[in-house]
Amino acid sequence: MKNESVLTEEIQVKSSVINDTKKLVDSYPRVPITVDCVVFGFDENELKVLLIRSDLEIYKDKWSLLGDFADVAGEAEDLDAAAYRILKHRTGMDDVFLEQVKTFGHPNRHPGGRVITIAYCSLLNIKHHQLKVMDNELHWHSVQGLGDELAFDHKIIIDECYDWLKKRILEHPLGFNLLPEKFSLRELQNLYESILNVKMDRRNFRKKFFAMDFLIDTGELEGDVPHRPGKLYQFNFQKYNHSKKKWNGIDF
Amino acid sequence: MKNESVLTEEIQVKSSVINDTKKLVDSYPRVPITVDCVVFGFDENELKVLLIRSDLEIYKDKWSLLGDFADVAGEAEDLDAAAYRILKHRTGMDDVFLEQVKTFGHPNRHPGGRVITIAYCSLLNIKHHQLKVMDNELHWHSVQGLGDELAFDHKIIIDECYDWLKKRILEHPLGFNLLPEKFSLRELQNLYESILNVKMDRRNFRKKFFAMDFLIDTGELEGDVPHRPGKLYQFNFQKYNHSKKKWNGIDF
DNA sequence: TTTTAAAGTGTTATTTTTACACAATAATAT
DNA sequence: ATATTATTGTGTAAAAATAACACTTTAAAA
Repeated sequence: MKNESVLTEEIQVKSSVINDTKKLVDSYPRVPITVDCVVFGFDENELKVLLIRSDLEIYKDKWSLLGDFADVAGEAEDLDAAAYRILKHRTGMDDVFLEQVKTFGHPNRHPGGRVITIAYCSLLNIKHHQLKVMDNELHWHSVQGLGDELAFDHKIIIDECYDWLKKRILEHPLGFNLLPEKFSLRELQNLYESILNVKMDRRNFRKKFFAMDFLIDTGELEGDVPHRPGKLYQFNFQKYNHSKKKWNGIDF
Repeated sequence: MKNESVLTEEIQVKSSVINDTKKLVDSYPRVPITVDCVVFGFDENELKVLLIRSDLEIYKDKWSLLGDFADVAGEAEDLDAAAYRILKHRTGMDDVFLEQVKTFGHPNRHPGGRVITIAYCSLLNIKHHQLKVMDNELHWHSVQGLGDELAFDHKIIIDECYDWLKKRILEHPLGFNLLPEKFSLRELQNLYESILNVKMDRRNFRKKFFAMDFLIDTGELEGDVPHRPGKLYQFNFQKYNHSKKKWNGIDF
């Protein structure tokens, strides 16, 4: 067993080591970090992205992603947490998933000086998520044909996130987040066609999704259509989450 | 045409706007950014990762990734550039690709205070890249069974990069970076089997790679084997780079 | 009752994937 | 020279996944 003086010495050594480590880190250059949320939504058969009127005077006629600085000063906030906080603050939403996509750090990407931003991506059903009433500065923009009305390097960020989304939706059932709880197969197909920007065969599409065995027939029919209504289905998240094979890896 | 006073006014407005923007950015909390390079290599039929003895006293018996702070103070250095600089500095190598994988920012990931790190990944042929002679602190570790001899959160980072690599190598011909210029199909198959950690059928494997049409038969045979030698092939990067279909999306 | 527009449904051909076994060859040992 | 050894090189058939394709059914609206 060690005696007390040895213990004390060890502790002193350790704390001086930590001090050295802190000093080293203190010597590193520092930079502000922001998080930008690329929130995709689907409405009227079109993929949209949620933008906010830039709050910088310099970009006054431009739109920007939902972003803000990450609270890296306190020891409290994880990057993921920062993303959720910022999304909640900007839109009031707190029940969506967010995934980190990529970090952008071009030296001149921000007119106010060097700022590094981490892009997070989300996908949700526009109708299901009421935006904060106050914020009429928020707007859903069509993803197709998004041009130079964007501030910063946000066009580049959105493009990369859109590419990420197209890959992601083929290997994970994200698409169901975009639909009403109960949806027709036509709606589901429209969704995939819009996001992937392809046309698919109706019969083969149905075959594939039914083969996955994660769709529940609700027995209900869609209303408000001037023709034969389609059956409404639900996605069985329960079953999906506990299933081994997860997802067939759709590949159109 | 505008007269001079209007022009002057405009410029003044603009510069005050920029000043405001700078002030805003100045008010953001700042954090040091590091870049960590996860360099995978292949040798003796095993996937390895290049590690360096930690230069922090607190981690003196641990190994860590090749990392350093990014020069975010100057306006000069892009994140990608930082990754290349750091890799070059630590190993002397400057002819490998690096791709950004993910940013890690857990508040307590660094004992010296809050540091956010961006992980970059690379893949190379160990024999082709001599490490700096000075640096006997560098060591190729087997990726399998990497344990708690790692500093910081580097085990987590390596795990995520390894997952990334497994996906990446199926959709991109990275594997050829790991082989000698001329290689036998057995070597190629060993490579894929080691990285993906699966066994594959020899005939089907050959079929798949020949179908891709990017392998050139050099006419040579491998030497130094105590049995029938295999033919040596080269990967046709030229043809690959100009080809439309790129890669069959191998899927074992 | 008719019209309309989309829903629902099955089969066949094609392609891709998997499974599987034996002859040919160069090097080495005898 | 010959036999031995270890690995290369090769083809085919079954199974699974994908792609192509057209007519009948249905509810709502006219």
